[in-house]
Amino acid sequence: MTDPGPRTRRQDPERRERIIAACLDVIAESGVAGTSHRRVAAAADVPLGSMTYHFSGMDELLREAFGRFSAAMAGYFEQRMAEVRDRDQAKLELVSLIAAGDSYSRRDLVITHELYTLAAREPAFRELTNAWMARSRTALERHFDPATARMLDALIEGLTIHRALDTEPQDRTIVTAAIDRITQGPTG
Amino acid sequence: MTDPGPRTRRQDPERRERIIAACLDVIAESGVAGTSHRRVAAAADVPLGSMTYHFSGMDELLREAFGRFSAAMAGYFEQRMAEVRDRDQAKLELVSLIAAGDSYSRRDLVITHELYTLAAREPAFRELTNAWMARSRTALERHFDPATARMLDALIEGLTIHRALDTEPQDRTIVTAAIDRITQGPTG
DNA sequence: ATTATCCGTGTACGATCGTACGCATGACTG
DNA sequence: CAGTCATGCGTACGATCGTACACGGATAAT
Repeated sequence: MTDPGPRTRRQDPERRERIIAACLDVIAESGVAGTSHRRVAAAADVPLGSMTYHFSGMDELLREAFGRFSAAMAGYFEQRMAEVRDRDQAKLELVSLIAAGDSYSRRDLVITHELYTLAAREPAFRELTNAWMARSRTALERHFDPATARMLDALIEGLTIHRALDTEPQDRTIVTAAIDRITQGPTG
Repeated sequence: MTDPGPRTRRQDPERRERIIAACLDVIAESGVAGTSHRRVAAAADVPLGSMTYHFSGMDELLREAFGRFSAAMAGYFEQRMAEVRDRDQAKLELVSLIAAGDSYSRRDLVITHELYTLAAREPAFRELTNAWMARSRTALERHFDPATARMLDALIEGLTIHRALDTEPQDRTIVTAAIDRITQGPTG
């Protein structure tokens, strides 16, 4: 306790991160229903004992994993919104984000729904979704008034769901038109 | 095989229905992740053996339960939409449906999300959500043009999610304004 | 070099899971 | 009324689950 401070003593400081990442992989593939310590441990290539060592239990693991995920998603959205200059560009960016083929992968969609489902039932997870939504809304408010931002947020959510559930590819025209109508408000 | 035809021989013809209803209760309370034969059997007050007797396995039980649920939800929505006469009334009805305090209970929200989550990952369940969405869209098309119906459908979905996740009660004004903007299209 | 420390892991335990299957039992046939 | 049969249930089994916990071995201290 004299020199390097409270640094971790042993190797592998990123073990915890690998477990979290693997947990998200397992969630994406098998759902929260099919996520177990053993499966995550296998996916992360760590021994089973590491699970209880790094996380107090399943709840903490899930909360940590979904926390990481929602923060990453919010950060990505913020960045995309920060890189545009005016409303028209923002609208185009939104269309790109929602429409198929862009960065939003099915994996992300699945994880997002898993989180929403958890949040719908357990208030503890609602903190995560609320924080995520708040950041998205703030990002939107760089270019739209608060009321419009709220509406856009809801619309994006709904269109994203449809993209996740529709077997046919999303119709870019509809997305564009819907965003146009929403942003046609008084100060949108 | 002479008289009443292939009627069930023993008592309790509605046992299957009770199991399905109980299954939805369990899903609402513990999620698909926490749904097991034993729990459903206990909730339906039937012996464990009835599970494998009436359903080939967990998959069939879930598919049956979610099928019942989505059909009921679609039917309810259709009815509400069929009872209105013009577009303005339809818009008011949509606001009532989305905004808090109306018939959409948290239970229904939770089950809906569980279904969406399953559908996002497994295409087999997407048939259910697709059928549901198709019926909703058709119901909306009684009063709105197809493109607007699609947009409204997405918007409703998104607003419903926000209602499920927001801790604060839904703002009726925003809902009304959003629907107004969407329906301000050329033939909306 | 020796000792003390504690990180990280292997393993084991009790609970719960889905599912199969033999059998009691009530319903039809004659 | 007796015989036949399928329905519906009790029970048991193997797998898998979350979690606890004792211990080996690397590291820091002297």
